[in-house]
Amino acid sequence: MTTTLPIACCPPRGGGALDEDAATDLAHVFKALADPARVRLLSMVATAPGGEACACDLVEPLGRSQPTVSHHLSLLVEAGLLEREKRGRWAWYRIAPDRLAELRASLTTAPIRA
Amino acid sequence: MTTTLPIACCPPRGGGALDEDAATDLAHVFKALADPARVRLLSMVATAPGGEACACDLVEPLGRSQPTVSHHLSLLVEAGLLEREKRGRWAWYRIAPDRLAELRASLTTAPIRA
DNA sequence: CACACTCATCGACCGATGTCAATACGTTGT
DNA sequence: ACAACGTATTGACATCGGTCGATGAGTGTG
Repeated sequence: MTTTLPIACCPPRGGGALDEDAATDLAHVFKALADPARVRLLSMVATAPGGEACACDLVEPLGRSQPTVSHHLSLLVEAGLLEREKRGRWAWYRIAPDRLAELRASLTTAPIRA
Repeated sequence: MTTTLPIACCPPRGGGALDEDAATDLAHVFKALADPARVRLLSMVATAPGGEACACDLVEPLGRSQPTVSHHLSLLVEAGLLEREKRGRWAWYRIAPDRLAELRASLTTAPIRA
């Protein structure tokens, strides 16, 4: 997804805002962040020492069952916000850096360009 | 909401990520963006001439019924992303500037502070 | 006042989603 | 090979959320 879309900006010609497809892509990523459990998981991984966290260390602090945590982590990976790496029997997660930057860019209101 | 939270950053002491309350607040705003119709509405308002748009001009291009559009606009207002102003029988919407900046800040990976 | 018009709310329907217990899968160690 | 452990998947259930038609509330016009 490279929808560097104009939330507010120089109307990209035709006065056009986003079309349905671009909006659907963006909404899909936002939906991945639309649950407290997932926001906390993302934050926990991001603030973990070394920038990575084992799934086993996320279950207890999140306060949900192991399957539920696994489910949310899968959604974050599928949305491109987290990367999963299996080492032995453990699963390690780290932030997918580019994705957050893309999201941030999509929220840019003033591109400043005079 | 002033949760300038650390998605990825210097662990804010105690290795602490967001607590459930802060995560719930953030997720609430993200949820407002988790639907294609609302993303498009936000985009349409932002790119409208003068920075504001009448509700009557949003129904047809969005391709949903008038009650549905009204519903989505209400959610965006309630999330603090849009501002509503009634003029006569028309309702005008404009972007609430600060909110997008807050959201963008919450996605900041590197706070730079050395 | 009566009517037309714009928008918000209500009620209902139905698919999507968060959650857990149970189970299956893959890896490690004995 | 077998048992133990960490993780993912499945199935079931309750709730949430997007949608529309019908209706109600507020505003301007004749």
